[in-house]
Amino acid sequence: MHLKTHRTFAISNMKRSLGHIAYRKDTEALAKFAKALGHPTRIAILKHLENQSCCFTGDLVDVFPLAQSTISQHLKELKNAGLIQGELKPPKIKYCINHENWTMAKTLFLEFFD
Amino acid sequence: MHLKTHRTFAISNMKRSLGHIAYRKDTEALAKFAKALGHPTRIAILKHLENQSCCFTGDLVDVFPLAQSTISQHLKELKNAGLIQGELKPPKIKYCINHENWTMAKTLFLEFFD
DNA sequence: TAAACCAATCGTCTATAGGCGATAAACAAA
DNA sequence: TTTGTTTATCGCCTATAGACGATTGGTTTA
Repeated sequence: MHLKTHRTFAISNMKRSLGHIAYRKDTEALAKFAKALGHPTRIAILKHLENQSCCFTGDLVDVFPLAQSTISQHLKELKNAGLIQGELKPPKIKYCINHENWTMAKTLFLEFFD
Repeated sequence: MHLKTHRTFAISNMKRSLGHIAYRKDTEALAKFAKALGHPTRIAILKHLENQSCCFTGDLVDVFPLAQSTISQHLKELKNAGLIQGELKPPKIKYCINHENWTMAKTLFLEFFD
């Protein structure tokens, strides 16, 4: 995860990386999207959003046998990855697919798989 | 990651899930592939394999500024996900894309992104 | 303003991920 | 058989992931 560099007492033993490896931008982007998709609950949430087009957090809490805080966590990660976006619809929050980034992700996966 | 069920002292407090949530098979499969793709080094390894068609572990150690054991770990995860396969080519091991599962992954991502 | 509702955040826990060096294992060739 | 080459595994460490309950915060309505 993090390289040995981060243990300050071991800098002298450092043989290889200086901090993080720099990859191509699209490699990083693809990995980021993939990581967000790397949990079945998040896949299921996104599939649900595709069907409903949009939904509220509370809806998902009813659909999945998970605590509200857990659902919220997953939504946060999907939002951080840019795959969804939240619209304030007081007193609720309406989550939708972020179509711009969705398309970007789709494109990246497409060209990756040839 | 794991549900509260796994803390044996807390079974009486359990409110929701009984162990793991069961998702649709293709949801699980997609998440598994995505998780394997969720690290830039593994993306880069796969891109490299696509270009070279095949390669040895040692080649990758030269390409990436990572320890041999780290590369081996990543290869193991890609193998566990089914995205690559190793062919014994003594004294080396030749890694190639597993085209069957590659196609399966591609299909899953395609239909996921609509 | 007070109360109610909904969602996000915090704190805590355990498991997994990801890095490393060192060692083990497998096989070819000498 | 011994040696060299190559890769996998082990042990260790720190960081992150993912679950939960409890609390906080923001907005609406009474």
